[in-house]
This record gives sequence, C-alpha cells and structure tokens, in this order.
Amino acid sequence: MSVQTQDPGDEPFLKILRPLVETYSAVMRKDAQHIRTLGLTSSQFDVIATLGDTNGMTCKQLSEATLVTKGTLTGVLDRLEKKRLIEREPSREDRRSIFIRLTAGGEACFQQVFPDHIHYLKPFFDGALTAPEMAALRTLLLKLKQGFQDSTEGEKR
Amino acid sequence: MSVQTQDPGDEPFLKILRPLVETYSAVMRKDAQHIRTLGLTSSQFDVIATLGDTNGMTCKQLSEATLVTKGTLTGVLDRLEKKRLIEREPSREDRRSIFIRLTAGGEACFQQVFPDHIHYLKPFFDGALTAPEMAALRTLLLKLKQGFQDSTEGEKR
DNA sequence: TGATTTTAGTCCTAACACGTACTAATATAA
DNA sequence: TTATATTAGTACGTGTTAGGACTAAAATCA
Repeated sequence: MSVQTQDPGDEPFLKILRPLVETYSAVMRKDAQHIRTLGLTSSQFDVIATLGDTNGMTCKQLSEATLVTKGTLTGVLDRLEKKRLIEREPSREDRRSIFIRLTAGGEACFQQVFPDHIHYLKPFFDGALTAPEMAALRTLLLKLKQGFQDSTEGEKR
Repeated sequence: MSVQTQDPGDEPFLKILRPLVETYSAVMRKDAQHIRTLGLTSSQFDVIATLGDTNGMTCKQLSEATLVTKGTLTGVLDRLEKKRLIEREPSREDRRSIFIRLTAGGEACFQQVFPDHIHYLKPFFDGALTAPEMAALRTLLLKLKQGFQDSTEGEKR
C-alpha cells in the first residue's frame, strides 16, 4: 500500500509546476500590461485576434479557440459589443447559435493592435531563447499538455 | 526602418506562446478542480501550502511567494480567516506589517490537503514526461522567464 | 409523432485579479 | 526636527473566471 514516506514537497514534478506557473505569470503580466495600453483587456484582445481574418464564428467556436468558458465569454462579448468592436447575429441555420464577427471598427482595431502587440512581445522571446530552444520547449509543453488532456475527457483515474 | 513585411500571425515565438497558455490552462484546470473538492480555492491552497512548515510571514512575503498581488491577498486572507485556517497578528517590529500564520486548524488542513493534492497531480506529470524531459523543460521555462524578468524590474524601455 | 436528451447561449454567484487611491507608519533627506 | 518619499496593508472599481441553473432549440430515441 504505497504510503507516502517522503516529504510531498520534494516531489520531482513540483520542479516543473513552479517554473510553469512562474513563467506563465511573468509572460502574461507583460502581455496584459501592454494590451491594457492599447485599450483592451487580455480576454478582449484574444477575441479580437481570434476573429481577425475570419468571417466570424459562433460563441462555442470562439470559446474553444480562446480557452474562455462560455459563461465568461458572454460578458466579454457584451463589453466588446458595447465598444462596437464586435457584433452578434443570430444564426439562421441553428437558432440556438449566435454568430460573432468583427465590426468595421473591430477590424480596424485588429489591424492596428495585433501587429503592435506581436511586435512588442517579440524581443522578450527572441532574447530569451534560441530557435532550437523554442522548438524543444514547444515539444515538451505540448507533451505535458497531452498528459492532462487525455484524462480531461476520457477515463477518470 | 524594419517594416512588418510578414504576417504577424506567423511570428515564430507564437509557436511557444500558444502551447504555454494551453499547457498552463490544462494543468491549472485539473489542479483547481481537485483543490475545489478539498473545500479550497487555488489561491487559498497556495496560501496554506506556503504557510505550511513555517512560523508565518508578512503579507508582503506571502504575496511574493504566492504570486498573488497584495490587493487580492487581502480578500483571500479575509476568507481564510473567516474559515479559521489562518490568523493575522500585527507585527511588533514594524507596525505597518501584519504577520500571517496557520491556526491549529490550518495546520491540520495543510497536513491533510497538501499531500493529497500532490498525490493527485503526480500521475499526470509522471505519465506525460520522463525525468530527463522534466529537467529539460524546467531549464527552458526558467530561461524564458528570465527574459521577461530582466525588464520587470530594471530598465523600463 | 411524442418524449428524452443534448446543445448554445445567457444569467447568476463567489472568488480572483489588477491598478489606483488611501491610511498609517517608517525611512530618508534637508 | 521638519519635509519628503517609501512602504505595508486595505478599500474600491472594473473585468474576468469557473461552475451551475435556466431557457430555447435541436437532435435522438421510442
């Protein structure tokens, strides 16, 4: 009966979890700070960036693409609609669905804000890692994600 | 005058940013879901885990250790205090400071919940990555974080 | 067809999360 | 000492965030 004989605080995987949280936080802090100077929140930016270069999509698709739950998305879309950056249009095929697309103003916002933000973030990444390191990091991150997704939907233990 | 000739959406570093966000989200979702079954929120768990095996610390120290801003921490501590898991005691050396420590009940909570949670998360990590992969991931994450911290406090432009 | 289940989106609640403003206390400077 | 600046923590406003309840519509089943 595998009893915990060792200090749980010494678990090897904690040596990844902490850096994952710290790195994510450091990146997102910079990310959000700059986005705010552009007059948007991170979630709002994500929505704009996702809708950019598309003909629009349903809330559900938008929710999956942005990793924002549908309940949260409603509020984010409300605020973007109030800013007249997006518009909601009931789907004609499925009357439960609603199509979200950028307004002309939203498109203009996207064209300006997206490149600006990418340009802002680029030097931080390029200064931190070489191309091969980025490739390796990407692979490892996706592999780790896999371990958590297999059971997100599937067997429970 | 380095003009943006390429589609910003093709920036190489986006190949890291997306996985970082996706992986963090996947891990944290699982993390938070289990913590909730233990009767705590993620932030509350972080505070308990940080205070465990210590003689307490100030709000500032706690804030830095948990990556929770001081403003948010006030509310988290309020709720933990209401649950009688932590207690606040004014510092005698610096009358601006407040010492936070676990109550007996908080200590008991820590002893039970912390190992339980570690034990829950372990198989996800162990199933996803080998020990060398974990070491490599850790190194790359910390290196990336470094690139964002150098300018967090330091030169501003 | 009618009954059941699933799905899409909204509304609601509790808890974060961040920045700003504020108060009290400490530190520094003149 | 007096004026100034910094620091610790709290209060507040806006905006997420997850989850669960709810409604309407669609899909599936009997």
